[in-house]
Amino acid sequence: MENYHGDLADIVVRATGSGTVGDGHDTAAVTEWQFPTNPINFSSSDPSEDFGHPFAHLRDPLLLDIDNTTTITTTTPAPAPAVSGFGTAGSLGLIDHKNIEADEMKHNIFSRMLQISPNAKLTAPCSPSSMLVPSSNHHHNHSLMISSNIISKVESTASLQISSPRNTGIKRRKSQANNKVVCIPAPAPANSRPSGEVVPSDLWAWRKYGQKPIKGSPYPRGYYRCSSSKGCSARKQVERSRTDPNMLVITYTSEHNHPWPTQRNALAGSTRTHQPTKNNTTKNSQPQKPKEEQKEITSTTDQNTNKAVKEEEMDQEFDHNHLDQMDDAEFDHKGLPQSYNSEDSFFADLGEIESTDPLELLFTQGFSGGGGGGGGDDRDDNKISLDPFSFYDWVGNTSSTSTIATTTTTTTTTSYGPEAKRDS
DNA sequence: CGTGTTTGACCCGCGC
DNA sequence: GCGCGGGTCAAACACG
Repeated sequence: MENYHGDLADIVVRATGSGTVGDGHDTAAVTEWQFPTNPINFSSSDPSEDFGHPFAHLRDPLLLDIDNTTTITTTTPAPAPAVSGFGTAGSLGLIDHKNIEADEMKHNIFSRMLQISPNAKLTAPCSPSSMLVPSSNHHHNHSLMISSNIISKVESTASLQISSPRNTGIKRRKSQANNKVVCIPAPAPANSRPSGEVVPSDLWAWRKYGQKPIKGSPYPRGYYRCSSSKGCSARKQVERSRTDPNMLVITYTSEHNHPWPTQRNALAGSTRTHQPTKNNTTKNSQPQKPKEEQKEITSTTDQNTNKAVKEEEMDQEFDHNHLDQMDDAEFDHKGLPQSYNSEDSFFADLGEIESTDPLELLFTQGFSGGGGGGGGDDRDDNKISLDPFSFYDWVGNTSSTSTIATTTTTTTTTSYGPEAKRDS
């Protein structure tokens, strides 16, 4: 009698545009998403203003940032959304975001993501209609609206509640007060560890410091902390969705107190990127997860991948259309916004780090479609575009992410970035 | 050597 | 106060 009400919401909104609603199997399908075709103008009227606060824009890149108090219901007004760098309506519809025009938000990858307030009680079935988040008055002009015809799938049709202290299902501990919960399709096997654990990447370097089996869930929860900088309190928890093993639920806690890593730690993300061959030969190899679990996970991800392939094609087409609309003048031959080519290019650093890293693919492919927005050498634009979040890198499966459900309580700013991927 | 993962033990919040 | 369970610590070990 597991009470899942307290579970992290597993909201899967597929923005394939096809409008087809998948059956149970479709949960495995993951649609490809790419970088925002339109880097959001982070608004600050004066870019220099935020210069001293590199993270001012790094919050929730991945999320449609809805204010803490926001409740995802058909009737509850959404308070002023925290300014999230990536809140965009894109194909999902409109987004409630400061200084961001609806047009600008189009095509943004984040359009496929949905952030749900942690405090939100999503008691109603997660139907498209229920996904509406009426805009609040305030200065926000747009409401967060998710087009029903775009939502191809909404999981957890049962009552969905996002961790509320009131929920008896799962205790909400202190630290979880300021969480951002993101649901993402499990990365392809390529990005998985031998143990079957999938490791979505973002630009941040994360170090695993713990893993615990979660009661009621067949999947363990991994605890990661930012290793990009000592003293950084940023943490994240990664676990598979109980309701949909193909989905990963990532909970971000705390904020990064340092700039984007221009360079990952020496080994971070690279050292164990490759499958260690010693796994079976080592005298004292570390205990591995039960075979059964490995199998289970593997099979699900494979399935996931297959599905993804089809959708990837669809998305590519979709993206091409977007590209066609882009102003080529704003991009260089690599498809990157010119502003990205600045000497300090973060991307350049990445390139040095991992030339074959899927991240690069994302940078080159995903970004090629976007970025038009900023144009110039606006520092802010740069920052924004760099937003890690976008970089959930679905190795070999750039086709993964189609949707993300997130929740936020307090606006914790966790920036999402590619995590160092590694295999153990 | 520096960085990572693994994992058992411990700490602590919360409900009863 | 007690027990459960989630979150963190830190030693041991792996890897390049």
